[in-house]
Amino acid sequence: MGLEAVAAPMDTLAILAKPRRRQILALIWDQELAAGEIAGNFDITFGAVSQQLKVLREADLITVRKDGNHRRYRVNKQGIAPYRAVLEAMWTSTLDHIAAAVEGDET
Amino acid sequence: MGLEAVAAPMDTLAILAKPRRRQILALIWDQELAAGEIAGNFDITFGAVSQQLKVLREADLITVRKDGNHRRYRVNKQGIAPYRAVLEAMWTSTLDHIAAAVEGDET
DNA sequence: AGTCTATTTTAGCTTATCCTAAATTAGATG
DNA sequence: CATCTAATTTAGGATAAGCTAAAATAGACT
Repeated sequence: MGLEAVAAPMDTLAILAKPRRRQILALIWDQELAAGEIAGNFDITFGAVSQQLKVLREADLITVRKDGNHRRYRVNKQGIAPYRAVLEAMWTSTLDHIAAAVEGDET
Repeated sequence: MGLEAVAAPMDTLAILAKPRRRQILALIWDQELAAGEIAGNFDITFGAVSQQLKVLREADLITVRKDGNHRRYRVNKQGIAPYRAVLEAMWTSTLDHIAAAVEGDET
């Protein structure tokens, strides 16, 4: 195994390294949200959020479902599985309920 | 828990997201190497490597030991523990022997 | 078709960061 | 002390990436 092989296997890690993208993932971790609903949670433009969604989509970390005019997003638990432990380490714990906590409504 | 708390807890992930730093970690995963020896494995300047070592050091991902003129580095297994699973996922397997494989000498 | 809403895409700016080259510090040795 | 080697630090340049603003696309509805 060469040093190159160690270096860059498609770099999902670099994608998860950005706070904004982790925030998006937290939002749609256990609920499906339309692009506009996701964007509404941030102080950046709709376009900027859409760009990040594209990155996450192409990395297979989220899925989209067309619903009329809307694009409904949710985390792809399958694709994110190998990285779940790290995200959990960063988010302290109980990752499955973070989205709820973010919205302020406790179960 | 607010959206901010989810975002940036000191961002070790961003540090590990860079290929060069992972290459360095691989090299000193199970052997102690001097800064110059580490630099010798790359096509970048000694100074550049030293800068990356500093980043890794301040993130508590590696340790230094002064030995005369030399600074001998090695991975801090303690500090890197929470991220070990992801690195393993990226490096396929048997992370403990990657450094050896990189040097071309199989056990 | 025309329009309205939802979303994506493009162009360009700005900030962050990895790198080089040169200057500086630290320790060993003559 | 002078000097040599090892390593760090600083200043500056180039590239990458997130953002804004505006243009383009997609679907629903009249």
